[in-house]
Amino acid sequence: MPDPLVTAPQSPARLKRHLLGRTIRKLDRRGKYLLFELDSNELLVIHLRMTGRLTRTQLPLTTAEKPHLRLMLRFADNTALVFHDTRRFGKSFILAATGAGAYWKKLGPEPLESSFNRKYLYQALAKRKRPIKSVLLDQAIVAGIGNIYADEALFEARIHPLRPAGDLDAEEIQRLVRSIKATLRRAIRLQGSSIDTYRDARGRKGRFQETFTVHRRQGEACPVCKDIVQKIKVGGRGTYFCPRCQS
DNA sequence: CGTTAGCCCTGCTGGC
DNA sequence: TGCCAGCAGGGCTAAC
Repeated sequence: MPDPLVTAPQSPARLKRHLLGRTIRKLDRRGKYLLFELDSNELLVIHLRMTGRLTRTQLPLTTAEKPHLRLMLRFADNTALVFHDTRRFGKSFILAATGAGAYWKKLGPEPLESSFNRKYLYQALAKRKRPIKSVLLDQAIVAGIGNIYADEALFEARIHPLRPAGDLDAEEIQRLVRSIKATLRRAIRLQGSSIDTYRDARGRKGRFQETFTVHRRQGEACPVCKDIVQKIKVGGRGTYFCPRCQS
């Protein structure tokens, strides 16, 4: 049975009941949510949060695969999709096809799609007083940017994380759109960031963390101007920036 | 409506 | 060297 915390607020039994005997018809993604489209027209939704890992494995599980196991989907060919999560922050739930549209409505556009452009971001930021860093992490503005990528994109765009979002001018917004897309594309090419436990579906580490410019580099020299990278808190999140490059 | 603070979790880090 | 408070963070809710 799944870990009740992972299925909450739904029960583990409910998740099992909706998955038993089903076929996964299609895989998709929306923001940070992974979508498994079932032949019942329902969606199994999984969010990995910080320490979640989703891997395909042969059964039976080895001893090494048992710790922190939160959810396991066993397939007819004796393989399984296993969800490991040390901090139990990850979530999984069943979404009815009829309710799916309403659920995803609260998410902003995909950052790598053309609908996320300077025109969109300009109107989305207008009159907002929150720090730009907090706005980039707001999934209703743009879906899928996490703490690492916000820091790296703001550095590349040379924008201070505390700048009130509505104060950015058109040129800065254009730089920001470009740096967000470039940062995410680069991170995807390097298969993500493995600071902690992240591994891809084949169990491999990402390499983007090896190329961080400012994130988690407080006290080190900025790769552009050699000034010292600073760490502050913005919206409760650790935030790293170069005080000289990012004004 | 816009915004912020607090909470959930647990393994690791940093400071003493 | 050993201990333990505090950090890490995405998204939700409550409160202002």
